[in-house]
Amino acid sequence: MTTLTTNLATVGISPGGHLMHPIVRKLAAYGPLAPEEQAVLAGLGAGAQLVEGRLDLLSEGCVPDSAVLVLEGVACRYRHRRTGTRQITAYLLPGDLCDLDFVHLGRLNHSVATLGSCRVARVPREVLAGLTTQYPAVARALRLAKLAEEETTREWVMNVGCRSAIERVSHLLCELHERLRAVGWATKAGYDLPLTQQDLADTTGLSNVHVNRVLRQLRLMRVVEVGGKRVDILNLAALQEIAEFQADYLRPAVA
Amino acid sequence: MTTLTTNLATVGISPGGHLMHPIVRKLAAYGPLAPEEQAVLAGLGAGAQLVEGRLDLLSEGCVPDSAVLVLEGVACRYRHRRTGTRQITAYLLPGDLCDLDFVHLGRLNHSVATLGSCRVARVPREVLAGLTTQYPAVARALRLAKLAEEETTREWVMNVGCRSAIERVSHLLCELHERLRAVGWATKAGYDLPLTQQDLADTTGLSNVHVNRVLRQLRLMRVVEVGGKRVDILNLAALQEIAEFQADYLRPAVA
DNA sequence: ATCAAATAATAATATTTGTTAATCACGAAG
DNA sequence: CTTCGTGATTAACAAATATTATTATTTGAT
Repeated sequence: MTTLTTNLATVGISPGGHLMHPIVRKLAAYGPLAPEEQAVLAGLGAGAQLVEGRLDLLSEGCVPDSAVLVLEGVACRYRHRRTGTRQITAYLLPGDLCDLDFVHLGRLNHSVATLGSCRVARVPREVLAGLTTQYPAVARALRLAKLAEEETTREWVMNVGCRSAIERVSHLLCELHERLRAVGWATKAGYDLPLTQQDLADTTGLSNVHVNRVLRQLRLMRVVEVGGKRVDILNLAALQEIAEFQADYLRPAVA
Repeated sequence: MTTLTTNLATVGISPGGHLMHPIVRKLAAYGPLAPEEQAVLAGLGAGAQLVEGRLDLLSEGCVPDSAVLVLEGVACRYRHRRTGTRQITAYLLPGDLCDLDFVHLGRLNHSVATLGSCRVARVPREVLAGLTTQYPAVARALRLAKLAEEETTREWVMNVGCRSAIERVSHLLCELHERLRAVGWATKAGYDLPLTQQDLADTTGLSNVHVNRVLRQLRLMRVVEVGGKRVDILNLAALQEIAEFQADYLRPAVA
């Protein structure tokens, strides 16, 4: 929690201001939101709870009746194989709502868990439904956010499917940088990232040992330093170059 | 085209019957559709055109004003890297509508192309919009189909992220079998598949040579024979076992 | 402050997969 | 019927990455 408040300070947002609500910040990028809409969105985080790291928020097989809104920290979707290996299929960052639609589903076929400690709020499906019917601009923004999420998953298929180890890791670091920056949790210099190398391995489809090798290489190249729950970007252009990073998939253009 | 009509015969569906319209067949799985709804859906395929293989239907960078409905054949979404390698991120099979939502987007950041020759129809965004507002059951089915598509993309992340070569290929073959069976284009014994080994490689993140090795191994194991634009399944249980295939991600349960 | 546990770092080795190249099979075009 | 081009097949070799093991370092708990 010390870390969390420290972060708030470093991004220069005074507690209490609307912009500190990451979901408002995120959705406003898709089009203007009326003050009332901003207030309602901010209100979703009202009953937020602090959750420690490595805890399931939703478990495979459950039938969730509410979505999860992340306000601070990093969470993820993941699944285990019978062999024990874990694959992370998405990160949930501040402002991310997981999931707009899975309330239609029966049993969940993957789990959602915190990685580092998080501040999260539960949003009952009725609340979400009421919100979207009452505020078309919000509904539209959520739809676009979901599109971005889909694009992101496709980008991940690209990443694990046809990039080398160093490219994969670099791409992931670029994506996290861009997404965190959009909600005020990263600067050009870097961002806090409470992941282990094993988490990065489970995300990129590499072994933890090889992730370590890649991170060392990136450090020696003076591109980025990852460690101590922190990502320090030394040369963003180089990092993006290695990753062939094109940020456009994160922000669907408005038609 | 000879192949296409032959196939129609082999699945035992008389031309002209409603069930021959794969989108009706697919969406009906998500809940009952009134005859009128079925007719309207079937009507979407009215102006369908035959398109030869390896042709772009939508190109990266374009701003599509209509969705693409596949009636016969296999198409895909893909993207190229600067290095020239291609990653296929989704298959579009008969009954698949690509894409319900990308009409919201500006420029497309991936391409859609036929693999084998296809019969496809264009569905203008207004038609699609009218359909969903007028027929809630159709809108709901399309939403569930989209959910299945998202689950599928996540499953692909799993596949390339944490499965071995033989597991990846097997899983892909299982998925195609299941999806094609749902629309009447596969039997327990197998299905037609107009892909090259390079296409399979671009899907699974392997080299074409290694795909060949894996297919040989599966053949020698008497599990499945892939060749001549055809997949013959010799031992479905074994194939699914190798792939750890769980079909549930393809059919979101109704809440 | 100390200890225990988790994470990170590194090396040595094994395995998987990619690359290159050569040959083979087959269908399409003339 | 022949030719040509594409895709399939195979082998030999190279590269990338995994595995195992050991030691350091950090973190968290008492």
